[in-house]
Amino acid sequence: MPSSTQRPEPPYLQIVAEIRTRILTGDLRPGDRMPSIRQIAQRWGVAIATATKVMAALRDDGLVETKVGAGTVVSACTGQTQPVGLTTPLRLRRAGAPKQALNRKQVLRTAIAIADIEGLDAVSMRRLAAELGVGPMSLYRHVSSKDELVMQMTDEVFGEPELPAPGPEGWRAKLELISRRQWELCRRHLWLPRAVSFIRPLLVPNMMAHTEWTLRALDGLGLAMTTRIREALTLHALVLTAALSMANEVEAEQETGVTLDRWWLTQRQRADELLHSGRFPLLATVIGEEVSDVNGLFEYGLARHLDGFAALVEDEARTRP
Amino acid sequence: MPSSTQRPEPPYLQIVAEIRTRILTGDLRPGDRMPSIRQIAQRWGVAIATATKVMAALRDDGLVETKVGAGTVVSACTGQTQPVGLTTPLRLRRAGAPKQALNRKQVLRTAIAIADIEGLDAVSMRRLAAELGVGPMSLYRHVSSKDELVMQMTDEVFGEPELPAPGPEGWRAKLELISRRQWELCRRHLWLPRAVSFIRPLLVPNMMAHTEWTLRALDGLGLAMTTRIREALTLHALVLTAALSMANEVEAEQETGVTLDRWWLTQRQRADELLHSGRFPLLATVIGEEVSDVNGLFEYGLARHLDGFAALVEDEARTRP
DNA sequence: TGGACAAATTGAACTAGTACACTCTTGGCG
DNA sequence: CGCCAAGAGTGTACTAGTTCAATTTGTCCA
Repeated sequence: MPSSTQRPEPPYLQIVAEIRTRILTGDLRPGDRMPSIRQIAQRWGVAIATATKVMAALRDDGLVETKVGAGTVVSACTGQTQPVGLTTPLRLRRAGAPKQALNRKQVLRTAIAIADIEGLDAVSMRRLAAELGVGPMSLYRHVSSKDELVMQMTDEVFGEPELPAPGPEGWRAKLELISRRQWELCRRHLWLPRAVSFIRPLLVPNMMAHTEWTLRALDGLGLAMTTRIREALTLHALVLTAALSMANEVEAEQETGVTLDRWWLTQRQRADELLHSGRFPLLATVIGEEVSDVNGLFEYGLARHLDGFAALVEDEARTRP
Repeated sequence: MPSSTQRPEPPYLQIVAEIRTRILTGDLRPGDRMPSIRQIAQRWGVAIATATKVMAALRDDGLVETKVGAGTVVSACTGQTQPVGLTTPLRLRRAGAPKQALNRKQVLRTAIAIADIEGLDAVSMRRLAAELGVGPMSLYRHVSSKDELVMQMTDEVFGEPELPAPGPEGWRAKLELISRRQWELCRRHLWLPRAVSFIRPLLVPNMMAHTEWTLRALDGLGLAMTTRIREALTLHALVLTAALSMANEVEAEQETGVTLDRWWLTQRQRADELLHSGRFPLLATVIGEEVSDVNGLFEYGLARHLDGFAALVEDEARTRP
């Protein structure tokens, strides 16, 4: 269907007008994919260059946004009122959702949401992609592997708590503060400790920020840098392993409640048998009660360690005042 | 080759004698598979009933052990000395090895060997199976999943160090002893800390034995059981996280030396950039030197923690003497 | 006007872990 | 001798992570 060549208006403007109308009426909604340049050229029977001009005009109007290789989508803020029914949020996140430019932040947030609710194992590339309404392979544009995905999830999460600039008075209060912040984090994201045991800490900027904060908290105590680093790492370790216990606890509970795999059932039985076999008389008296108080475990480890560190600090102060 | 029928001795006793000789001379070694009843019948040209009597006689002698469906193997404790040449270890482990009932121990040892040399990731079911000369599925007769394999590997390894029955004098010496034993273990098996972060500690008997030992070491200090458990777990945590750092260190080194994946190269660069970006002035001054002294890290964490614990013990002794 | 090009995306295919069902071998029994 | 039950090993198939080679897209140049 060739455009009418009678009018003084050049053909590409006609096409622009037509598409603009479709956008403004809501026929094409924000986030929807535009027809590609080649499709326009073919559909309207014009040259590719003409179609290119159409695109350029629409882009200049701010109606659409274009990314090389990825296609062109209708901009989010075209100013027109939300047209015909159906709130957008409901339609996001599902397989049939409108094609929307995928960004890393979104990927990470979705992955974290899945991990929070269903555990880290539930975060498969395919599952994540389905949740975002894209093909599994598309994810590899944003993360180079699943390991990196986990790393970035960790980074994202470690960015959550804000660390007060000067912090409270005294090194002990400061160390307790950051430890508790991290503990909180692990509570919220049960997959975190396990993830941390995979990744290289050096590649997670926000984790480094925590370490840096801790190092600063140890400033002015007259300690060697080596000592300070060791202190920071040890503290970190205490939090994470208590958190790991917590994660195991919770996971075990959930399993008991839901799946009841015969495998896990067997394992539980074996564990019980072992406990009451007489090989572990001391262990047998406590398991199941005190152990499950992971919060207490965390506080205990922290207190002991800080006491020991306090002794070191005093020592240092005495020998080199 | 029919047996001489001249002698008054019934044929099945002759066969028994012959096989017994082969066992005693070491031609058939403990653990080796006996010929099956049918094989005996065919080879010696006798009826199956006769062969069955042979089996029964040998079984009664305690020379062999029989399991229905699984075949008959030479018993472990036949009392004879290790005979003729060729150390067994050399003949194990290869595809052409003599058909030997695959047992769990063997599977675990092979898996541990692979993990020690090439890392835990190299232990795939297929690889392990190939190493043992069996099909991948055969492994599932002995472990129900890869997770269980790792668990049992961990158990096996934790069984290595022997824990002295009374141990040295004083709680501190005892706690240091067991911590160092575990530290040694992690040094020998770099995959261990990562494996531990997966598994449920309660399902690993030999790990429980360590905990039990620690609990006993804390006997008589007047501490609540809760406290003792927490102490044991915390100590354990300190060892394992220091070991985890070590594993990461070593792994990073190996990667730099060998593969040099462009991915890891990129990651390294990014880490370096981050370090020197000015966001982490304190961290930047130390990374790469002190951090890599993981042994120092371990000793530091241990010392601090034990100091703190000592304070607690003293306190306890003062308030309730 | 048309074709070359780089970036983004995607589909087919490969390896791993694993479930299920099947075969093969074994000792035992009538 | 032949059948049986048990147990070891295997073949097929499905899901996950990942690679590689196309395919699509907007842009640029002759």
